[in-house]
Amino acid sequence: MSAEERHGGAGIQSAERVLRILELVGAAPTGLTAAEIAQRLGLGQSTTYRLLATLHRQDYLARQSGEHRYILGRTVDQLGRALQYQLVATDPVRQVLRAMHDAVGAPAYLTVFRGDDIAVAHIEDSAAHPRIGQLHVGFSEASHATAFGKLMLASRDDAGVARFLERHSPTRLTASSITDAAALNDQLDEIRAQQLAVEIEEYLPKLACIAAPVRSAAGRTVGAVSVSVQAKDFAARSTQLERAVRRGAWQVSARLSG
Amino acid sequence: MSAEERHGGAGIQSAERVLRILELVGAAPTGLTAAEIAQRLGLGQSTTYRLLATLHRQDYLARQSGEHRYILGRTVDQLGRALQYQLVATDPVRQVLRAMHDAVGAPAYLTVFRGDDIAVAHIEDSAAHPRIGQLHVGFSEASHATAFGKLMLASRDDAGVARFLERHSPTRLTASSITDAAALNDQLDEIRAQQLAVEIEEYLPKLACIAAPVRSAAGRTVGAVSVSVQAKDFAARSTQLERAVRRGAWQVSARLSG
DNA sequence: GGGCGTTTCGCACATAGTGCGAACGAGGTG
DNA sequence: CACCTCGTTCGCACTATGTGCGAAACGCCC
Repeated sequence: MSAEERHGGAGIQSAERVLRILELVGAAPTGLTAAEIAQRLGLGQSTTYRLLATLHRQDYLARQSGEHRYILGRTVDQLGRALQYQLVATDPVRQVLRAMHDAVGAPAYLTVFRGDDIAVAHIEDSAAHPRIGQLHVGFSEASHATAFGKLMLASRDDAGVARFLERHSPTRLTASSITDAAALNDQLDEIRAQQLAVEIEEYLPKLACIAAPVRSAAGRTVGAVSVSVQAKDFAARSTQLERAVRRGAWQVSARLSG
Repeated sequence: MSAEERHGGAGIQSAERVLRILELVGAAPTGLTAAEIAQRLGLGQSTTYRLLATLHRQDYLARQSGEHRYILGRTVDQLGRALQYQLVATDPVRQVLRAMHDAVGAPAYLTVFRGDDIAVAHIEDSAAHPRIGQLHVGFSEASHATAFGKLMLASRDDAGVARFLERHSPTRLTASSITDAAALNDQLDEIRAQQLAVEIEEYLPKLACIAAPVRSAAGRTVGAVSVSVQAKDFAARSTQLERAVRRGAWQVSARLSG
């Protein structure tokens, strides 16, 4: 059928199809009918129905008694919540972020280090102090140019950092972005000593960010708490901000450990 | 290999396996290694690696450069968020719920009707006014015994209600639960007329709940907003509560439509 | 009743998925 | 340095597994 010889060659066909169905249905706010799915995937009716039946039986998809449209089901919900939970975005933790936001009058971020990615787990902001436009809740790249990104790198040893840089070379996002590996490593050492990371106009012009590490009960750095302010205000407020993120990170860590 | 002749017989094997892997990994906060997954599924190494590769390539699973553990990846996050979004649990809507909670001093609920299920999309509560213990965010049954459940049924025509009752017969949860189809249908008519549903100790003893319908831009009833209070307080406060949920439902509907 | 869209069923074919075993690679340890 | 162990990939042979086609059973609306 469809030539499927991408990179390596591996890839379970029917599994890929099932996953693609999930994505299709997820992208359709009002659901899709079996026929629509079959058509968009270029599959036969029969095959599609069997795939859908599998998904339906496991509650990945659901539908209304009379209706013919498939929508995402409760298992997807459970998976999403499990991930949310793993990302530490629980109610008590959110309260800490809210308190931080109120205290410093700036958007507060919770990021969690996942694999080689950084997950923006939660943002606490307000109309008066809105979040950074470019930074959405979800997964994000830009490791070397953000305060929490540098914190993630600093949590690894030299070999780990090197491995990471092989896959994601530091790009120049603004005039101040660090793109040299040696300079980056120096700064990471400094960050390890301070247990605090700062970024001034390295990610976005006019903005600065300060982040402190969140630790698991075992002491591993699993994420960061940060706030971002106008770059021009940063110098004057740095002591206050440092105190705020250190305190926030400590509180989040504490609530994590129990 | 493993005999797999459950109910009907349909069910794509490799698809089911992939889905089960997702659930396994989702349930393991710190991730799983390939070997662990292989063992728990009773699969060969080779097969497991191929399945994992598929999941990994599509970003359903991720892992850290050095690490050997698989964790849920960004696609799962996206699916979860897509569902959250479909469930209307967005920030502006949450604000409405919070305002309701503050106004009436009781936990406020947002439920969305999905297929034959009711999804509890959001709960706004506080230490002073905590949520009902038995009712968690996520999907829930108990359609006939809750205010929002009755609202869901009332949004269907007689045939739709009948179809639903075939699959989920009304169980007696408390002494006041309605278990008779005729009585239920009478009440649904009343609810359709009032555009408001009330439940007093039908779901849990000592508790009462009042719910108003949320409508889509097209005018379809897609969910409900509700608050729950102590049953003994209900009569005295009913006018205030009715006003609050009607107002909340209206606001949510408005924010939905844009 | 006749048409239409959805869903299920049966069957024949060969592809796609599987399991086994072995090779490869990277650490770690004596 | 040779020897582990553990994680990952490769090759291959086999057939179970998934597939497509066609046709039949619903359920529904005009």
